[in-house]
Formats: sequence, structure tokens, C-alpha cells
Amino acid sequence: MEKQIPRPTLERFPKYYQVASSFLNKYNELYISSVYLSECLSMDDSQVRRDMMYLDIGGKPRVGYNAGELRNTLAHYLGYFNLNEALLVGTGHLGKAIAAYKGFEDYGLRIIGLFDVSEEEIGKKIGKVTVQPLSKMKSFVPKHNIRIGIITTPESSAQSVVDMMIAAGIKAVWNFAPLRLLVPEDIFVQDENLAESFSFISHFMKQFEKKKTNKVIIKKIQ
Amino acid sequence: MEKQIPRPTLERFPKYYQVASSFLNKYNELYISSVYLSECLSMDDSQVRRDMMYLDIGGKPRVGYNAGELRNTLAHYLGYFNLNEALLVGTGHLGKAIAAYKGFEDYGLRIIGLFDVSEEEIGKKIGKVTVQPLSKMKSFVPKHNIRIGIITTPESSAQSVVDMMIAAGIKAVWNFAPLRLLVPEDIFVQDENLAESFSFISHFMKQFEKKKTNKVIIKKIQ
DNA sequence: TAGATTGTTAATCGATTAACAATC
DNA sequence: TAGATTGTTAATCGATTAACAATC
Repeated sequence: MEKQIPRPTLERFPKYYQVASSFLNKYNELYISSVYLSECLSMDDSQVRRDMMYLDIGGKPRVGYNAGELRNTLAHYLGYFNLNEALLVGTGHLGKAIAAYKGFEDYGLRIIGLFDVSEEEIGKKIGKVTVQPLSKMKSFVPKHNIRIGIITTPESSAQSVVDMMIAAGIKAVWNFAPLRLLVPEDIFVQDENLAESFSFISHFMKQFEKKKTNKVIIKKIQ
Repeated sequence: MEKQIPRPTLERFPKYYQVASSFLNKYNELYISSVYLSECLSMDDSQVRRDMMYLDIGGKPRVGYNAGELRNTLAHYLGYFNLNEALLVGTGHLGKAIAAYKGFEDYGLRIIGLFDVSEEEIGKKIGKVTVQPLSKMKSFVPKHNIRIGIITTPESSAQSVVDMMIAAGIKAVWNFAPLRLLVPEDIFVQDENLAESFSFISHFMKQFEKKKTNKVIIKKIQ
């Protein structure tokens, strides 16, 4: 029976993975401590240790955690060792950026199918993969046993694309179109909404401008 | 004196904004209820009402919140009405995708400077903006009073680019390179790590495959 | 050994949810 | 009015942090 891992912990796992990886690349040391991890990620060190408990990774008092073991355990836990083949629909700039990015293979993602509706795109090659007409998707999914679909279409066509994907057998969707997709509840959707992300910067800038104004006012008063 | 808004609430604001927007586009109704909002976002309705308290938005019992007022209050609060001019460094596919995306203007983001080091990219036009050599960035920032920098370079050059940005006067950084940038603590960094995001899909797929295997085993036993 | 770091429990903190009076 | 929905308080839940004994 596996313990249910809290979402915040799950969100920190890729960060630990990244720190452990670059630690192994940078230093020639075997062990990494909870304090080191916590400082890299500006968090509390007891939180690191608590998170480690979920991984059943045995650290050594006075020494730390074996960095290689930690990285591997995280990679295994996060599923980076399982190769996931995916297809992508919408080969505009964003689709091309994602299709061309080599780094995903380290995380177990390989994009083996590219689809678009535009005559101009069809037939183009991105890396080793040729863009096919969207109509070919339906047969492509069962043929290659694909479970992951990536949506980089405009907002207007995203819902119809996800419907097609699900009909074809896709179980997990990585959605870059800025809308909330309607899907059956057994389908996993990971939204990547850049405008939403920008909101945090926008909010920061608003606070920043206000602070500046306040300073000016304070100056004037003095 | 402004109340400090909890981070989880702040993360939900753009979602409310999106629901309110599409509600206004779709229906010809004036009022939107907490239950409607909560169902669109699959959350608890009392959480919606609690979040609204932070906005000082007055809803009417039996009727709901004025949808237009809600959208505007959120837009104002999130700073969408303040136009933020930004520059972007690294005009590969991802940089082009972001530079070319029209939707950001609705959120107050306008990219007015594009920079790259590659001779091939310099001089290219994306929309109305021409790609300039990176060496021109330093003077561009104060000249246009830019506060936001977007990094879409490869991992290897991201740290040196952010150092240049900060030296030039940038205060907020939207980072798409897959590494943790080292910056002074008054600089705001919003990381957009796609590989990290993919981890959730990867983890889902791992659970999914396991479930499938279990079913097969159960079948064999029966 | 002395000292540093883990592993784990207990205390704290903060966010979510439930409940319901107030209100239109 | 009756009924639906807000606004808000109190109860619950869960995550973070503090503390420290165990350990190498």
C-alpha cells in the first residue's frame, strides 16, 4: 500500500531532483544534506527531511543523503525512467519550440507525432518527425499506443482537438491553449497557461510601482 | 493599509478572471454566483466567497456578483490595466512563440525589445519588433524605462543574461530556461520550467500504468 | 568521544470547509 | 413572503516548522 503524497510535496520533488542533479555535476561529493537542499530552494530544512520520509530514502546522520541515490529515487518516483511517447497538435512557434526541445528526453518525454491542419505546415520536418494532417491522428494513437497529447493550437480549436484526442485513446493532456478544457474525469489535464503565469509578474509590478509612488510621496512630505 | 492576500488565493484570481470573462462573452447575464464560479473551477463555493472578501467586491444575496464588476476588479487588482513593456532575450522557437502571441496584450504585457546573439537572428522581424544584438540591451532598458525581462535562451547563457538584465535595471524576470537563477533578493523571478511541469504528467502516467498492471493481475487471479 | 545531521513527534500555523444568520 | 445567495464565524483539516532524541 503506497502512502498518498501531499500535493505540495509532489511539487517539490522535481526541484530536489534538479538540485541533486546539478550538485552531482558540480561537486565531486557523495552526500548532500537537508540543509544544503533547503538553502538552494530557500525553504526550511526540516521540510526537506519530512519530504524525504515519503521517499523512504535513508540518510546518514552526520553525513546526509547519498546524492546519486536521491536523484535516482526521485527520477524513478516521478517516472522519468519510463519513456513516454507523445503526440503534439499545432505546430506554430510554440509547438515547434516544444517539439524541438531536446531536454525533455531526460524527463522521459519523446514526441513522436506532430499534427496540424495548415497545408503549409504539413510535410515539414521538426527534428526527425514530419508534420502530418490532423485527420491522421485518430489512427496514429492506437498504432503507436500513445497516451499523452500536447495541445499547442490556438484557443479556438483546442476543445475540438482534445475531443478528438480522447476519442482516439489519449489519457493525459498537456494543454498550452489558454482555456479550461472540458474532459471526462478520468482524463488528466495539465494546464500551462502563460497569461495566468504572467499575472504574478503583473501583480508584482503593480506593487512595485506603488512602492515607488509611496517613496516619492514620502519624499515630498519630508 | 492593504490586507496581505494568501498565495493560494492569489493563484485563484486569474482563474476567476477567466471564468468571469468567458461568462460575459457567452451569456447575456449580469450576475454570476459563487456556486457557478466554484463549479467551473471544481472547487468549494464557500472558498469562492471567502476569496471575494479580499477583493471587497459586494455581492447581492439571492443574485450573485456583478460579473463585469468582478472582472474589472480582478483585472485591476492583478494589474492587467497597467501596460507593462518588456524585453525578451533569446529568439529561438520559444522566444518567437512568446513574442508573436497577441493574447498577452489583454494582460498588460507588451514586448517592445527583442535580443539575440546569433547573426542569423539579428535583423529579423517578429510582428513589428526587430531583433537586435544583445549588446544593445544595456542602453535599451533605461531608454525605454523597461522593468521586465523575459529569458528564452538556452540554459547555458541564462545566468549571464539575467546578470546583464539586472545591471541594466530590470526588476522582474520571466525565466523559461530550466535552471534556478541566482539574483539579488529584491528581484522578482517567475520560473516557467516546462520539464518540471511535465513531471506531473509523467507521475500520472506511472500511476496509470501501475493501475493497468494491477487490473491484469486481478483478472489472472479471478 | 564530540558533534553534526537525520528521523520523527508534537506544536504551530494557515487554508479550506461547514454552517448559518443576514439580506435582498 | 419564501427562497436563494451572500458574508462571516467557527470547526476542521492539512501542511509547515520547531524541537530533540537517535545515530553515525
